[in-house]
This record gives sequence, structure tokens and C-alpha cells, in this order.
Amino acid sequence: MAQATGPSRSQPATLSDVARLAGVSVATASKALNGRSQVRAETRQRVIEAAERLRFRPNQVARGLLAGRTGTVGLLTSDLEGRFSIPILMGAEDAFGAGEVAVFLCDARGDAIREQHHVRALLGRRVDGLIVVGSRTDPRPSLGRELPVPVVYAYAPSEDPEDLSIVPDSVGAGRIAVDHLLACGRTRIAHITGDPGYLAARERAEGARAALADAGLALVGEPRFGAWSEGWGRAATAMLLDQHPDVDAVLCGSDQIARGVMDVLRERGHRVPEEVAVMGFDNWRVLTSASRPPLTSVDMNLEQVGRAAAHALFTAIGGARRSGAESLPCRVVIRGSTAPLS
Amino acid sequence: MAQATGPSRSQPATLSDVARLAGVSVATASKALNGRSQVRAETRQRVIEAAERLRFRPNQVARGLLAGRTGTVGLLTSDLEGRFSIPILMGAEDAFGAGEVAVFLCDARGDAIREQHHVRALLGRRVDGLIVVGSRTDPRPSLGRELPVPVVYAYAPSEDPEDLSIVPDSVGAGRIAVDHLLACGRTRIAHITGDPGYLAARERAEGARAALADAGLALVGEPRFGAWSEGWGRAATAMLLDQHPDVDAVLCGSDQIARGVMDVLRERGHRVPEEVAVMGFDNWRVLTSASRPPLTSVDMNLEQVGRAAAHALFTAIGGARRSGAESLPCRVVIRGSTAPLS
DNA sequence: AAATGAACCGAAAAGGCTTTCAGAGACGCT
DNA sequence: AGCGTCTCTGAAAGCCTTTTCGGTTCATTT
Repeated sequence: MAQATGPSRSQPATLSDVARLAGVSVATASKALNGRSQVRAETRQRVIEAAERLRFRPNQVARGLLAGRTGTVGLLTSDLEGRFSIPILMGAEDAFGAGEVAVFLCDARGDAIREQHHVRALLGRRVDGLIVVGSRTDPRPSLGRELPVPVVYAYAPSEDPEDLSIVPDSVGAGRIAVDHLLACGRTRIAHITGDPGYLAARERAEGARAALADAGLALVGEPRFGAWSEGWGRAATAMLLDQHPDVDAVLCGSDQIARGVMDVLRERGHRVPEEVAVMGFDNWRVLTSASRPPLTSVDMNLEQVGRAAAHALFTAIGGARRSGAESLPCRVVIRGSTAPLS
Repeated sequence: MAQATGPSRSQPATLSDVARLAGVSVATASKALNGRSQVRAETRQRVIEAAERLRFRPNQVARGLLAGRTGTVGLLTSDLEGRFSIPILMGAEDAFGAGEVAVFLCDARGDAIREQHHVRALLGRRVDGLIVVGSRTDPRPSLGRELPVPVVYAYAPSEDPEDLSIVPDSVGAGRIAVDHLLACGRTRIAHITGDPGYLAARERAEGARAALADAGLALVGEPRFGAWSEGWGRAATAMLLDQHPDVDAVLCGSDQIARGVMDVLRERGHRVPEEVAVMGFDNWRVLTSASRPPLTSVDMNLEQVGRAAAHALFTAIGGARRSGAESLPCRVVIRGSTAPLS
């Protein structure tokens, strides 16, 4: 806790410091460091050495002021808590960081006022674009068409079809899940899922039903909507087993639900996956790998959603505007809870 | 997917636009908008109206260039995946966002090279300071003393005692956990924890042992180090029950371990909390609320760590430098898995 | 020897804002 | 009338970099 005066904290070197040390003008120093051709090799070398000696790093702020482009983007999340935002954010950060773009992170905490505040602040900082990350796949209000920079919506699409949104293909996710269970030879498939207020729940159920219909089959009973919790998974499974003791697969709306389902199956003596196969959605490691057996799950490829959003924004900044909701495929990650019927 | 030309994308208004519309000079316009006193009320009003009409937002880039302070900080995480970084990041973002500071997010992916790259990029953008967030509490290499801006380390302290680090009090966490169990009347307490390579595991064990010693007691057996997984929790519990069937509390190194512990306890017919109390660390909602019964856990107050780091950085930017590792207290969140012995 | 061209360098402007300082006008006082 | 004192306004400098364009030097050509 010493109240030290600390190291120098000297101002970083500027281009004119470098120029002075190298004995040239700032213009020449700039050209030398930026690889412009109108400077003698020997002079360039002198400048480069001077720059190294002074640990010169060009001031991106000044550069941004001049160029009109700052090389920054705003990443607007509605809730960092939600585990869906994080992988998207990682993907976007990754895609930008590889280039020379820096990311401003803003968390609106699910509050529209705060979101508006952040948008204003970001525009004041002259970001080149915005990515808006939602916490669920239901459409959300647009930030508006009047913004001076391009905007890309990720995970939660904009309500305005003129905006560009990148979303996971929830219907397709339901389809590939069922396809996998069918490939395992299962035919009596039940669906226990979460809150019907969530579009993701409804779309996955719709995809599952469609895939079964394509195979001339139907779900065992109706889809059981409830909550995104283990508790609901347990309760729904108990009811399911009472009504349909012959199910050979349960497709669960989330990994949490799946854990609850598997617990009850085990307690009631149904072996997984030999007698009943179980699948989840989200591919949330901590749940899938800790369950017994490890849980097969549909991964929404969220990191890829983030990367795609970043890429779309990048090209939009370059001038190529797109619009509408573009959906990205999900993938099945197979683990021990599903296996072919023997 | 229409290839539209899109809305105007017109350049944002500048101060001179405002000044022209209001019929004053840019200098006067600036003073009017910034509340400087040397401008007549009526003139100020004219300028403000003009600014509103043009939707003028002052360019923070230009302002930053002039002031030498950009009002930005860099948030450097080593892995966004890790769930410990996120709450810290939320706390920091929150503390800054309330003021007028914007946060650059950079994820080094645990790679020192990439970290160095990000530091350089951030310094090039002239951030006013840096927060370095680690993924575990073990000390990490310092970024160095030669940086032109203040740095605060959060969660993972710097190896250099001259740096300022904000960390959770792991020893204290172990103590308060045991204190809670003692308050519940438990005296035969076992400790099943994670990877001994983690300082957090060792410090929590040490705190637990110290608190027991203060009460004239000792752990049942040695602390059982292993892995941060449910699987280890299950395995260790099986061994524990064989050797010490009379334990009345298990303090677990993490919530994941605790879930494994509780599963085996239930399977073996030990009632929780009546016969055996169980506690975890981390207070990870998805685990604590889904377990049966809900899990009592020690919360590391990570969001507060983030906020404290932000605050420390803010004052350091203001000139007040501190150093050393400052630790913040943790807190016990009581749920159904612990209760007084009847 | 003079003219041409190439190669290299530097002055200056631009980008948007804040701040300083000098000037302009209004007012009261001697 | 002349002077000092206020209050307000605007010109200009400065922040740091890039880029344009005019100028200098030197070698080459006629």
C-alpha cells in the first residue's frame, strides 16, 4: 500500500521526436515508417532506428481523426451474464482482433435506456460500426435506420428486415437433432423443452416435428414446454414415463433439462443410452461432460455466429450492405448419451 | 439479401457546422456547449438549439487528441471462456460505464505473445490505463514497470509487488466457510477440493484448517486434492465414506465438486443436510440452484473485484498510485445444503 | 555546358476540438 | 471627453499524424 511516486510515466514519443532524432522532417519520418517509396533506404533506416530507440508507437487517435475511420467498433450486449453472449463476443473479438480493429464492450444490462446511452457514447467515439448481441433468439427492436454507421445484429435478430442479422438456425437444429436420433434407430421420441415464450424453444420443436414427419413419424405425445431448468426436466420425465413407458429417446430443449431428464431416467432404472437415448441443446461443457453418461448435444456454433457478424460488419464498413436474417447451421456433438439401438 | 444502397450515412455534424448555423465562431460554440461562463445566455441558447437541430455529438477522438486523455481503458483477459473473468469484466465495465470511460476488450487466449500484441495495440490507441484479468488466482508475470499508463491486475495478481493487484481473499473464504459449518454445529468436517496446482485450492484449504484450529478442531483426514470436476467429487466421496462414515459436513473446493459429492451422498442414503452438510465455492448459479437440495456456496464477489479494480485504476489515472495485492472478502450464500444439526 | 529527369526531402494543410489571448463594445466614473 | 472596467466574441495555436505538392540535389542526356 506504499504511496510511491512510481516510474516516469513520461509522455510517449511523437513522430516529431523521431524526426528530430533522425534529423529529418516529420513528413519524411512518416513516409519512412509507413513504407512509402519516396525515401532513400539509408534515410529510412535512420528513421526506423530512431523510432525504435524512442519506442515510438504511432498515435492511432490522431490517425483516426485524420482518416475519418477509427478502426474501432462497438459491441453492445444486452446481458453479459447470459452464457450465450460470451461465445459470440469471443468470436467477434477474435475476428476483429486478428485485423487491426479494437472492440469497445458495452453491456446494456437489458435496459433500453442504457442501451441508447451506450449507442450515443459509441457514436461520439466515432466507432466504424456496431454489433448488437442479444441474449435470446427472439427479434428485438431495431436501433433505427438513421445511424451513421453500419449495424449487425447477432443471435437476436432485428425486427426491421432492412437490418442485417446473423442468427443460428434453430429450426435446422431441431431437424439435425432428430435426424441423429433416427440414425440411432430410435422411433419413439419425446421432446421435453423450455419456456414456450422463447422462439428458440418453439423453432426447435418445429424442426424436430418436421424431421419426424419427413420420416413418416411423429413425436411421442406433444412437445412438453416448461422451464429451462433441471427441475422441469425431472418433473416432465416423471410424467412422460408414466404416460409413455416405451419411449426410446428424449430430445431435451437444453442441456440443463437433459441433466434432469437423465437423473430421473437413472433413478427409475432406465439405462442411457441402451434403452433411452438423451440429447440436449447448447453443448454447455460443464453440463455435458459432467453428466453420466456424457451428454450428446446440439452446438449452436455461437463463436461462428460472432465471427460471421464481425465479418459482415467489416464488409459493411467497406460499403457492401446486406440485409435480412442470415442463419448459420448448428451441429450435433455426439457423446455417450446417444448410441445405435442394438 | 438485397444489395441495397442504404440510408444516407452522411457525415456527423461538426462543431463548425453548429457554429455556422448559430452565427457564431467555433470558439464561442465550444464554450456555449461546454458550460463555460464567458458567453451570454441568449447566445448559448442559440448554439444549443443549433446543436440539437444538427444532432451534434462532439467528436471524442478529436477531444482526446487535444486533451491527451482519451477516456478509454483496456481490459485484457486471458480467457473469456473461463467463467471467472466474466463477472469481473461485468463489474469493471459497470464501474467505468457509469462514468464516461469506454472499455476496449481484448482476449489474449492465454497466449503471452497475443497479450503483448494487444498491449501494444492498446497503447497505440492511447488508452488511459489497463486492467489485466486473470483466469486463476495464481500470480502471473507483470506487464512491466515501463508502461506509460497505470495497470491494475484483477483476480490473478502480478508477480511484481510494485504492481497493484485486486484479488479475492481465498484464505478468508476457507475460514468463513468453516465458520458457517461450525455455526451449524458440525464438527467432523472433510474437505474435498480441486487441483493442488491451483493456489486457490491450497489457500482455501489453509483457511479452512486455520478456522478449525481456532475452534480446537481438525479436518477429518487430510484435504483431498484432485480435479475441479463432478467426477472427482463422486470418487473422493466414495473413498471418504468408506474411511470416515461419520463425517457430518463436506466442504467442497468448487460447486462442481459439490454436486458430485451430493450425488454420491444421496445414492448412498446419507441425507443432506440433516446428516451431512455440503458446501461449495464459486456460487455458480446453474449448479447451486439445480442441485438437490440447493447448494450453500461461497461467493467470491467477483463483480466487486472488477468494480474495485476499475475504481483503483481510475484513481491511479488521477495520479494516486498504490501497490501490492489488496484482497476483498468473500461471502457465504446459504441455501438448503447446510442447516443446523437438530 | 545546359537541359532533362529522377530521386528524395520538407513545408503546409487537413482533421475536430479546446483554450488562450486580444479585441470590441458597453458602461460607469472623474 | 477621457479613462478604466466588464462582458462577450473570435482568431489562432495546439494536439499528432498523413498526404500533397513544390523544391532541391544529383546523375544522365544532348
